[in-house]
Amino acid sequence: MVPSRIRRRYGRVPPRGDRTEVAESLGRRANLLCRRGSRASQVLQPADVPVPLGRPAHGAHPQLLLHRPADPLPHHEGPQRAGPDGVGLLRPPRRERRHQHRDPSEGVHRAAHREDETAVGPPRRRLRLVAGGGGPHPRVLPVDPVLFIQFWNAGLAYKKHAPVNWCPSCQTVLANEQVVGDGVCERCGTPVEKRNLDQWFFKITDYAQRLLDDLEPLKGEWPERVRVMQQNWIGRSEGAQFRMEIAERPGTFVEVFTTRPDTSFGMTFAVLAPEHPLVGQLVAGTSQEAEVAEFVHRVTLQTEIDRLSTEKEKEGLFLGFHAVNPFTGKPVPLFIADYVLMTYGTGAIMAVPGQDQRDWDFATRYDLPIIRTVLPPDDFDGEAFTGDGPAVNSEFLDGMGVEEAVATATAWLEERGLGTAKVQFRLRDWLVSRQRYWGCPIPMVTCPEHGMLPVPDDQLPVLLPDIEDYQPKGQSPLAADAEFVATSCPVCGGPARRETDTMDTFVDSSWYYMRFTDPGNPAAPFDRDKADYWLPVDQYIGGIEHAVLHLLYARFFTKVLSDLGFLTTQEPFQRLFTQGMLTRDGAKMSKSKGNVVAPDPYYETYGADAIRLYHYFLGPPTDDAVWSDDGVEGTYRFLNRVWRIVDGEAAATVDRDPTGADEEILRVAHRTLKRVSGDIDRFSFNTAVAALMEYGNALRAYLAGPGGGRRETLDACMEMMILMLAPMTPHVAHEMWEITGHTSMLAAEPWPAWDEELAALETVTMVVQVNGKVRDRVEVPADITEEAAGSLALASERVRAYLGDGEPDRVIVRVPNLVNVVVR
RNA sequence: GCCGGGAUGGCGGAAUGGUAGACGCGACGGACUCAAAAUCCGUUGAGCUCACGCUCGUGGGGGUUCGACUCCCCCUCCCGGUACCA
Repeated sequence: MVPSRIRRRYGRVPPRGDRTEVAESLGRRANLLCRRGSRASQVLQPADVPVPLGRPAHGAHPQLLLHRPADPLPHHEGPQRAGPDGVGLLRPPRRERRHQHRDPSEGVHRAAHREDETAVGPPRRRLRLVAGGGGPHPRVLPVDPVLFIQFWNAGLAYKKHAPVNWCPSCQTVLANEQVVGDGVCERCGTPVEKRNLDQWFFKITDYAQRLLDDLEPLKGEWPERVRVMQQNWIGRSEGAQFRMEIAERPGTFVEVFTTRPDTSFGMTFAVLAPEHPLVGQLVAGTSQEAEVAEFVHRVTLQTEIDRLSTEKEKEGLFLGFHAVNPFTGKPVPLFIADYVLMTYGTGAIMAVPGQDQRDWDFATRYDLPIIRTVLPPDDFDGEAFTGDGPAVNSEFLDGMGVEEAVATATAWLEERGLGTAKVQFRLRDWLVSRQRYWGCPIPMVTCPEHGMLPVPDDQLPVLLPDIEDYQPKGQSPLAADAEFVATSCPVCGGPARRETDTMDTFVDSSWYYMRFTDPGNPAAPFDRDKADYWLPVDQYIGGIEHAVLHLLYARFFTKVLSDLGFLTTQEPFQRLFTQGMLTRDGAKMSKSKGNVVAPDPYYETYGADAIRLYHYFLGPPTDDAVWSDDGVEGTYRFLNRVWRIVDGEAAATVDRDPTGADEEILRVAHRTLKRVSGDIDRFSFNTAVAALMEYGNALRAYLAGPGGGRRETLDACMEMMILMLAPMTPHVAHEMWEITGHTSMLAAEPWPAWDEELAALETVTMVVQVNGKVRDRVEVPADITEEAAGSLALASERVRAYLGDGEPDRVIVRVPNLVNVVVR
């Protein structure tokens, strides 16, 4: 059995040449990228690993899988595995020991900010080049502020007072993308609240169309579900926007957006969002004022979840005003209602109950008229009809199909200057400010005289001050540091106030891979030529949970930085492979759910390699995997069997002439290598492991066979075994490599090449079917001719029994695997 | 509701339209042992059969094909995303 010395040691400190350390919050998978192609000898392989849960290592996690996929990949293209200065697998930082208070869920870049303040040397301890060890040491410099100012100068960063998502547990605001599931915090699972706060945003909405358009070429390169998720998230819809005059207040208008201008003749009322600015304006001083205020207050108190629940009955209130339908010239009652959101479109709608179920629900509850403007089919028994059909009750639109009617109605609005065709997106601007200590400070100051200004270049980066209390408490902990807050205006030199919010970690991960193309650059985020050389990333690997988070933000950053001249590419990741999540007890593994597998006992018992191998073996990496506490037994036993061959059984081999058994086992070895190579190429790691297990079984059968093992044969076979195991179980493989007398560094060994002739099967089992049912099996040479196969099949006694005296109607031959005899 | 993806033994899962269930877990039987662990050998989809074998079987129903887990149509259920988005 693999000595516990090795198992234990390698559970924590992998040997030279392959320090893959597990450091990832459970339930998430890291991103990793590598460069392939004509320059395949160079592989860039950093991993963006959000930092750990305050523990140095987390073992029982798919993270283990993540470092590996990109490792074997380049083996099959061009030059062999990259040399020391070509491979850079970045290891996440260890927890900053000097700062015990830091939020353990925060990441690497913050540490870098601090370190630059105190240490002269680059933060090598946290970002280490691991594979190879001799190359340049990437380091991260605090250049986020530079990029932020670039965004500011380009008009893509702004501060706004707005209703935002607030996580009461994290004590900070969140981006829309970070509110997941039923309105809970992506990070901690706490239900999110709405608060009105001054916050910083990046104008990702300016890029909505491009982000959508550029998904198209990624078809086939990115998983379909990620493309679809992003499409839905961006949520483009086409329609028309037009204004309606308030009948009681000539000169006052309300803008509405609709995707169905063709149904305008069916408008029987109009609705404003309760937060709509016009509401207060209209009812001020009227008898409605108090009642409206009460209603608005009640609605805004509802949680987002309650308000958006489709189960809930719609509630509204008549404002006492009417809006004039421009199509009919007639006024319709104006309501406020909870089902209309201020945050989409214009915050106001025309309501057409005949063609919209939500409006139908509201109309029936408040007894409002319903006019159909699209004729439903005869057998239609629903309520609102949203399908296609001829327009009715719509004057000049009557008889037209929906598409034509939409175009005609829109043109009608445009001709009269009443409205315009309009594209609406669901995507909203990216909220980037956070009330956390551990983040890059937003490099802005506010001067009472000159307003908001970026921190001048020579004062960058803004470093995090040392403060006593790092805990989040509703506003940035930095705000409590008077010394930090007080600064001077870059324009007038007068007293000014420093921004105290920090940036979302997703800002960092949006461009980290760019930085890794030029990690040592002290003067700029990265060199344009270097970025252009490496990017886009050929193969990116990440978790599905980042479909609309990291992967959307990174695309946005790439386009912005491309527009600003930092690099050329428009898309960051050429090909994307998304891994599933690891689940346990039916839930995504996470600290908050308390179903995390504690790694240490597994390391102690099985060693890191057996656990790693089990992760590969669990199933297809695209699927969610279910952790099974005893499943690791299998891979553990397998490794031990291989180990025993090296560490014991090999000694029993003899020098003798090769026999048929020797040739056969070599054939198996080459066949396995071919299979494993192919499996790795297509990310089918579970079948690669299965192939290795089969190979191991064959090896043991060979050693136990007559004549025992021949030394030379076994040496060759084991060398191949170890080389194939190396990417998956580096520690044990490395040890075996040395035991078997090799002096080279295993990690630097090229991936072996198989002998096509040896890998080919000599004989195969040919199946003989009668009418598609297997009736016989015959061992035949792999190169058997169709004629020979056919007559062999017909000669089979079993087949003859089915044939009787008759002749087959048809004989289908697929050499060398199958013959199907068709009778009657 | 809409969109995407699934459904294969007790379990995780294999299978360019061509031997369904590779590989592993678990279970059962056996060897070794005073005993246990570890290890090794064997069996393990269901049913029928003394046996050679036969029948059935990849969520359900149709279809295409010499042949369907695989392709097409309909349905059921499960998972994920999203949801008063006008």
